Amino acid sequence: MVTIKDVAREANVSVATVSRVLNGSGPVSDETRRLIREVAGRMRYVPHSGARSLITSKTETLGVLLPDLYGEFFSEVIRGMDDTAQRNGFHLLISRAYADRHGIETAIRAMRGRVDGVVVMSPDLDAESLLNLPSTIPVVLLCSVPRGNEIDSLTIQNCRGAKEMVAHLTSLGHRRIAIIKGAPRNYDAAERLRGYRLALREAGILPDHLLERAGNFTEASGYSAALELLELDDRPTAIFAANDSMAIGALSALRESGVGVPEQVAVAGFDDIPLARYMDPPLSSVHVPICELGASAVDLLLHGIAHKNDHARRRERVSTELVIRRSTRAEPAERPPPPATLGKAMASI
Amino acid sequence: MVTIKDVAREANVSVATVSRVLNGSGPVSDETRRLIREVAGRMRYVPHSGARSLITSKTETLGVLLPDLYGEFFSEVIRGMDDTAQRNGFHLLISRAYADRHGIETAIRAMRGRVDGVVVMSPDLDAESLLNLPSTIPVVLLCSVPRGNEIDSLTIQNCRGAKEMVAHLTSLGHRRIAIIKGAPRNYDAAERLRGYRLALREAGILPDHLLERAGNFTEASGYSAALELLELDDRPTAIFAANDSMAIGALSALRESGVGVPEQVAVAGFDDIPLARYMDPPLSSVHVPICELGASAVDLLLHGIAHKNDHARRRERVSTELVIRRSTRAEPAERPPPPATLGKAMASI
DNA sequence: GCCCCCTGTGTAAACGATTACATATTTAGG
DNA sequence: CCTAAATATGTAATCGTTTACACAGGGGGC
Repeated sequence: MVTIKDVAREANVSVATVSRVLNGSGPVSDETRRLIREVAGRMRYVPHSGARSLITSKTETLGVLLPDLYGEFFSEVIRGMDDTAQRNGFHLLISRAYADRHGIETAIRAMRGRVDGVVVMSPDLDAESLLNLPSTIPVVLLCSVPRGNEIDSLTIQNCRGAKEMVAHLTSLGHRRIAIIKGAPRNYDAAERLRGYRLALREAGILPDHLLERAGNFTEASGYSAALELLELDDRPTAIFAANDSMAIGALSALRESGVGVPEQVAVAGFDDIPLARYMDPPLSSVHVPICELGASAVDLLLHGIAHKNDHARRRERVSTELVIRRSTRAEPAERPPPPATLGKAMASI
Repeated sequence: MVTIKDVAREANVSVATVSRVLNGSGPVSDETRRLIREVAGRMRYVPHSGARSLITSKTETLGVLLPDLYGEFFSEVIRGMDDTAQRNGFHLLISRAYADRHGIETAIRAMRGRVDGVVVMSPDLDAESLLNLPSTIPVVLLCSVPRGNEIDSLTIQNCRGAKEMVAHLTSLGHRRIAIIKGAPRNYDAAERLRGYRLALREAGILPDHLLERAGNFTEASGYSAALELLELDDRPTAIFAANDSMAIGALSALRESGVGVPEQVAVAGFDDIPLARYMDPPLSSVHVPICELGASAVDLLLHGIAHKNDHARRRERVSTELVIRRSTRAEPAERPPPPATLGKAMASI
């Protein structure tokens, strides 16, 4: 492996000069600069990041701690993070960890010294103890129960979004509105449930716990929850699923049971994943700008790093947007948009 | 930040002894070992990975270079990688890069010194020049055009899988079978197209270039390709989409055009993403073990690292499996499986 | 009783970069 | 023409580890 010394020797200068050229620090004559650039390029010299981080105590790497999650949400949020990180010259060290206290703690320890800051997604409500994280480095909580004063956090407007969607359903005349809840101890799930209840109350509808069914964010759980709802004596006329995957599972169950959507039962989801509009019928949902969520989290983290973790903590929420399609309203078909330009490579498999 | 010296001082021993205890190297008395463990724990000491990698020239980190990809494939493959990496004490440094030569090259340079090896996904056919990667570290090509002799590579049995699916369609009596192709210069796409043509030839069906439509792996492109196919004078009776997303888009288009699936037109996809079975009708597809794909890639890479890149190169393919559902065959409904255990947290949002 | 080896520990030299400080050369101002 | 400042470069300390080598003490084997 070629080191800075090799370059210095080859260029007949000292290591200091090489370092100065490569970092743009200190004054160097144009000619020397040109020479060193040429030599370094020719020898394919790349600085050893370990050595560099040893002396500068910077790694230019951000840690990302994810729960054991599935689906499109994951890839989208990482895309957003990577974009912003790269634009600022940072790398992403990604790791999955069990959502509980212990898992997060060991994961953070393992990252210590490798990263300048960490984005933690820990949707588990139990992880209260995130508070005393063993970290002197900046941390941003993403989609986790916020701790406004101690840790930067970024969440989705879950409650508001859910409330708006349920309000949309009541405005259509629905009175018996069921919810398929998200994973049991999940923060987003809890907030969406709260929004649902709030909307019912505002519409003067008494809550009915038979209409609140368990789910875990998977298609399968949405499918079986919908089947259960259909067996009730007093069926709901609308089903709000806490995410799109479950809504899709529910659509499938209704279809197989010969129940018309939206005529007999309206269905709505949350997240507005790309697929939603291709469902039959196209699925009404609460749009979440997932990619920007990741981008903002990294922005927040970079801000903390720039201020050496000695900054006013922020607590941001990204706002959602109601997207009404046929699954909640019998209207003329909304045609999917024309395909994206073929030229712009979309290399998904 | 507490260093090994701090620990040594606090425990009244030399840094060497601390290092020995923490790495399990060299002989240390039981009592000293216990003491040092206790002190290090109490002081929350974590070794500086930069300093360590400086002297050991190991980083215990794997680089992952991804194209600009969307959807579930991405998250699944990373899950597989992270599992295997963590099990072997490695971290994952993830970065997206433009698929072209230049993009990959700069990305690899940026990673050099930070990682012990790299998994490169570069599905772009143009990236022939991957050959002379500027790397002395082990590289594994994932889902890229394989270079059996020079670089380890791991691919999907695209051709075989596509061929089997099309053979399934011909066995049902279909003669006019269309394909919605994948992204233009994509390796997987090209292989799936090859399998399609092979199957047609074996069934004695003459190719019809009107039945080969452009696509780019997105729902939108599948949607519009299907619409075009419906406008043909001599319509196909079956559509094979090079991935599930496009198949879903096609289903949507057929539905809106009032075309019955599978009675009037059969539809099949590729990948067998979880959603496939929840479509209407449930989508026949070619199952790809995505998670294992990532796991195997990391295994391959770790093997290369263990042998200091001085090992016989391998070229593996993960095999696919035909999954036939209602979209290609009018039979009694296949009911989705019961939901996964709720206990097992699935924290997707 | 002597030598050798094993065990347990410490000392100090790497590893590859950055950077404060020193030095040499040039430029500018009076 | 002299001095001060500005420019260009080199020297060497430093970051936090690992590890080769040295050393001290103790226990057998002969």
